[in-house]
Amino acid sequence: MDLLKVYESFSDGTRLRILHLLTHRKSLCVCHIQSVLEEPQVKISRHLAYLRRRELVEVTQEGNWRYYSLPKPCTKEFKLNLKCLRTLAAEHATFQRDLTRLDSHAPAVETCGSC
Amino acid sequence: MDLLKVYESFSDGTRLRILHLLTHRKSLCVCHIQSVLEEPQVKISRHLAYLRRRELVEVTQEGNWRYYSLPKPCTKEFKLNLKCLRTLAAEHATFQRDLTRLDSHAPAVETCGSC
DNA sequence: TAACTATATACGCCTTGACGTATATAGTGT
DNA sequence: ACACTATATACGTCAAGGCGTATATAGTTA
Repeated sequence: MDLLKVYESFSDGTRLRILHLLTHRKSLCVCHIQSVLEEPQVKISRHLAYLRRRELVEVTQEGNWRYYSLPKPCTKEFKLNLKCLRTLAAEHATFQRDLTRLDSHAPAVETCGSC
Repeated sequence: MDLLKVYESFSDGTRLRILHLLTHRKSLCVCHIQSVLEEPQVKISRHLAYLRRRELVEVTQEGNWRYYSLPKPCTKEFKLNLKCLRTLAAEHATFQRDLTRLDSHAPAVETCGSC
């Protein structure tokens, strides 16, 4: 079931923070995610690989950088749960601190529209 | 984080079906859950124990039967995700088949109000 | 080509949890 | 006391996934 895949992917704090960030930007490069989350590179990279395998993120490469974004279109299951996540994240300090750092590290040029 | 606990609990098909059922009845006894899901007793019982440990279900005993229900009050995280689950379940055959069997095995005397 | 940056993967270790089978516990009825 | 029903727990096995450390890959710049 697709729904299970979503919940499994949501079952880790780091992935949850990454996905939450991705709902706030059209795309983000790994080093931005890294500096926002303040977690070791390997940890971020591994979780991104996990999400890639499950097709919950997409990558585009530009020179040395890889930009991750939510897929378009997202499945209904994924989209609704992301929305739910954003709602709940609004009340959790960790997510809000992430957003603050996101603003300073990766100023909002474009916000994510579709997901 | 409380939110993680919810997603982890949602990361199993059997638990998802149980929780979904519980949003449709005030309480359900184990044997009803068992006959609706058509899964072995031990499997149901173990998943209920899992949910109990995480305090996502409550039990009351009446003679030989144990009635499970969603806790009151549910946390905001849990409640919103349950709502989300119900929405998505409406489009998944498995959940709908469960509801059909639920109606025949445990006719709706009272529906779950709070969660 | 060499050094540097950004990112990914491999390896080994450890924990969690799912499952089947068997057994325990406790309430009920005879 | 005994049999029966409902439910829970214990044991052994297995797979998934998290983490740190080390290393690989690939693009960039000098």
